[in-house]
Amino acid sequence: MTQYWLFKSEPDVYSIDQLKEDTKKYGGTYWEGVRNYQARNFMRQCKTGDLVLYYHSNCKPPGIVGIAKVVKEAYPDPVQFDEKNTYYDPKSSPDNPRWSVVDLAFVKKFKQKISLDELRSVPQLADMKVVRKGNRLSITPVTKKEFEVITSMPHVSAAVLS
DNA sequence: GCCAACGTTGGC
DNA sequence: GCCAACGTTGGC
Repeated sequence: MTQYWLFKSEPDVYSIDQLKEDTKKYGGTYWEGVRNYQARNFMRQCKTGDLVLYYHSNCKPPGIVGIAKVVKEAYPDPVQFDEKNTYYDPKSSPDNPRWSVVDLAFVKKFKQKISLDELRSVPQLADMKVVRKGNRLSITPVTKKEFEVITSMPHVSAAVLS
């Protein structure tokens, strides 16, 4: 059964356009750098074929910009062992890796971003973690219902006047 | 740039 | 195992 997730990314660091490029070139990308146990545990539950709402954070306005899918299930994050990498973790070792990644591939970019404000205005999405104040978790589960509500919004296929 | 909301660390 | 101090995320 397909599960649904929301992955956050800062567009300055890794945008959906870069994911699209990497998908064209390499078939996808590995989601490096998650260093939070809750987010890691969610990532380890990801199954091939799961669908991902792609959220741009730390930008104006923050919001969901498209859809990705899981193309490879959790395996050790390669950069945790690389001393020169920002995400190097000296407490992790190859025989006992602490952090995981999954591979994601680009599926689609919405015609228009669904901003956080707009998400908050939809009553059926009131329980989503991302609309809650102070939520910092970069990977959160999404219900089928929430995913369907979002992907049937007009932003997905046509520009919306705001 | 501020600050709320957490997660992590480390002294005890 | 408690909790204060500190660090990070991310909206505003």
